[in-house]
Amino acid sequence: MAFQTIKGTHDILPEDSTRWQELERIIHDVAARFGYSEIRTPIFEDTRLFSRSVGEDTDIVSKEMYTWEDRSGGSLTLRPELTAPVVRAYIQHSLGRKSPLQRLYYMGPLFRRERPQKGRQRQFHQFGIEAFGSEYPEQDAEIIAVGHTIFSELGLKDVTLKLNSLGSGECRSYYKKALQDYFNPLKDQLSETSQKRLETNPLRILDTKNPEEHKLLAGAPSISDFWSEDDQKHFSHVQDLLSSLDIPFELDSRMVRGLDYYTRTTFEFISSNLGAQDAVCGGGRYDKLVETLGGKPTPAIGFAAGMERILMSMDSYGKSVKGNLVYVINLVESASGKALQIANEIRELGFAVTLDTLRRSLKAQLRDANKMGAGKVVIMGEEEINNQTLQIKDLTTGKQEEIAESDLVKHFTV
RNA sequence: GUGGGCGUAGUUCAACUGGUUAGAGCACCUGGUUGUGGUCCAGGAUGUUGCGGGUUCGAGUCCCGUCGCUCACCCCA
Repeated sequence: MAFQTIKGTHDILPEDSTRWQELERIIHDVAARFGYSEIRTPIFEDTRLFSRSVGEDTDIVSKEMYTWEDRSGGSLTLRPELTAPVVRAYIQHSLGRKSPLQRLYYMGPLFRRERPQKGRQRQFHQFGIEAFGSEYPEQDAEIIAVGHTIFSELGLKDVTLKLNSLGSGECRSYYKKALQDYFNPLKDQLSETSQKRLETNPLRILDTKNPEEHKLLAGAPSISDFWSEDDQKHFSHVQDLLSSLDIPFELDSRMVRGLDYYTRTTFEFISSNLGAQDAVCGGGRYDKLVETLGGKPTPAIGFAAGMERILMSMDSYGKSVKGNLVYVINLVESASGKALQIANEIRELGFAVTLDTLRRSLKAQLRDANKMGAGKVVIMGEEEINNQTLQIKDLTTGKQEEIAESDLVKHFTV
């Protein structure tokens, strides 16, 4: 049996890599225009970084991490998400001291050992942004605006923004208790996993897809009843700012993010053509996380977006523009050095230039040039070499002209 | 971790209830043009039918196992 990619991992082949490059370009571009700087962190980290931040009881930590024991004894883990590593870097390098407000973005591969399906892989890619230092609604709105801008510049249609607030510290624990009080009498109607969550993390019962449980949810208490006055103010201010930015959103009081560290504002961008895994981007505020990981109390907010899912939801994207490719055809073996020189001269003018290295016939090379989408072909055969001339053929018009070899640069400069 | 669907050329798919040498489109290569592409015409190459076993005179087709892919559940990007 020949080798193949590990389950849940994929090669990105040349036919797709241009789409990836285009996506990456737009992300870099928009992030930079909003004043965000890129941060790159290692692919693996101390396992405890994730168990402490993401939460021991989350699926990610309890069953999806690629974890191994290092030779020196510590436990290491391939990163399953990127907020925690970025927070770690923020603390480790005291970025908060360099500026009270840090705006960072990142992209790269993540690893989760899940059963693959549409929109879910074991190695996948996310980009995301994080802003450290501001507790104010303006920052929430800015973060969401960056996501909104990227998606609209990508031409993504059918995405909707869902918005919720989980409230801050105390109110969340009151709400948990209220949920437990509500569901405990109904316990025998809950699924096995929901019963477990009732103990560990009752908020998670809210986003069940089980239709039986949906009925029960109708009567459940709403998080909004437990917001503090400040939470309430914060959230409505965020909504006002989004409206003034003309960013449409839907409120969804049942949207609970799966990671433990979120507080106050949470949001998702949902795409309608992704199958069951429809979240293209998810994020929220995490005002306590920096502290949890050993830093000074620092409010922060960010999001992460799945790059595969973005590419999937924009099927007809990525036009390969190769109009200025030049194909140099040489028919005389002894002149191949000269052909290479000519190719380089044209490259120096900024064109992409390619040559045949299979010593194929003129016809085969022209066919090849056409297939590659070359705009122009330079032909040098015996006659041209003797006369110090070149044939230049324009493949779009089909016209061909003979020029003096010394006019090569001039021809391509015009 | 649980459940459904599917594995035949590079690719998309054929092959009636098991029947002789497993086919076609696209893609690829060559030629029609002693040195001219994209269109057209002619020709050519390509398979351990995922793998292993079983039933049978005979298996791509039926049975068992196994591996892989895929979709869904759980959860998430």
